[in-house]
Amino acid sequence: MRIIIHADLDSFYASLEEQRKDEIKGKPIVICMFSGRSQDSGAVATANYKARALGIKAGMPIVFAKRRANSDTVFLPADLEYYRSESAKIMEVFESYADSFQQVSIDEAYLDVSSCDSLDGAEQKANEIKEEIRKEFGMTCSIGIAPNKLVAKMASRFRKPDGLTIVEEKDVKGFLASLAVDKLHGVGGKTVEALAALGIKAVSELAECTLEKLERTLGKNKARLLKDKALGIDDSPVTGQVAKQMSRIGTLKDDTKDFSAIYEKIDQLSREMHKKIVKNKTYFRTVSIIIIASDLEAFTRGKTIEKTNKLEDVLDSAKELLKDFLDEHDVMVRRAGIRVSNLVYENGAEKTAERKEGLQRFLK
DNA sequence: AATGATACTCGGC
DNA sequence: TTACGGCCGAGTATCATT
Repeated sequence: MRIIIHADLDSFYASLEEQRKDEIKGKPIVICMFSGRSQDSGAVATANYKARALGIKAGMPIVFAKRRANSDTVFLPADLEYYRSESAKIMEVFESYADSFQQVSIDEAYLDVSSCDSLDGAEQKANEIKEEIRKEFGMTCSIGIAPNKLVAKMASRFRKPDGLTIVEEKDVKGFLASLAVDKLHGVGGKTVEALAALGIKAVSELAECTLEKLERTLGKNKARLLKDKALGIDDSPVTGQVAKQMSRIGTLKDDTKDFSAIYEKIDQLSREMHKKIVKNKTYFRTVSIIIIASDLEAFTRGKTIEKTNKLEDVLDSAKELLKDFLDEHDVMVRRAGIRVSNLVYENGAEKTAERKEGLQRFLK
């Protein structure tokens, strides 16, 4: 029987700032991504639980958060570089407890701990992890333990912050049934609406709905995926991840349709991204530009070229793509970005999505 | 039929 | 009432090539 841990660092960015700045300890903390175009333009990246109690949450415009704040509330700009380096240290700790390990984001990971043999053993391990993270990094994490990644993730979310939730195999169905569909990983606003139209609000209703009925509005694939989720079915392994793309995006000082103004931004972002390309010894085959219009409509335009790692190839491709895009579209541009994908690594092992899937099918 | 390229949507953090 | 970041990955549809 598999035993999977999902570990999630609690309001990670805010916890890191609280840890390194004595003067803000115990206060509501809001970590902000400022776009730079006006004083408070931007969005909230995360807020600690004291700030959440005021109704402030991730994704909210900063000006809105400021209206909800009290005089104690601290607003800080995100220091992503610092967060990434601290994350790397914590992930090493997580990994040291696992038979196999999978980092899923800057503050989350799956640990296969099947060698614990019993849930009691896994629980003990989880408590050791929590203790070490508290001691070494001064923060809490929430942990879920379950027979697979899907349920472990839901379990870690069940009690936060500083939670530990264990879902035994025999309890999976009951655990999921108690939740609303939007608590399922991968079910957001659009899917909630689609399901509501079918009269489905609870995970239990989704689990009981026939595949045929779901397929009619959601399509075959999504229907099966959703139903599996509702039933707690997930055989996906805990495996190391390879990056599949790399991107940088930024907000322009003012909305514009001027080629030079937009290209200047893309040039700057490309140079930053290229540093990471060099550092990671990454090659790429596809270059894309990302354009967000003033009404927030998103566009991407890409082209695939010979395997390369050169900044020049990024810039030349981006220039061509941007020219073509502006010829076709008469839009005011708010944000612009650059992306490389179809990544190839130095050892020659290609890691496109297709190949990886093929490999996983083979391994099954 | 399989594979790849492209443009796009959805969702998480 | 409006307000609005910077990433990442999964997945879909469609068309072209082999």
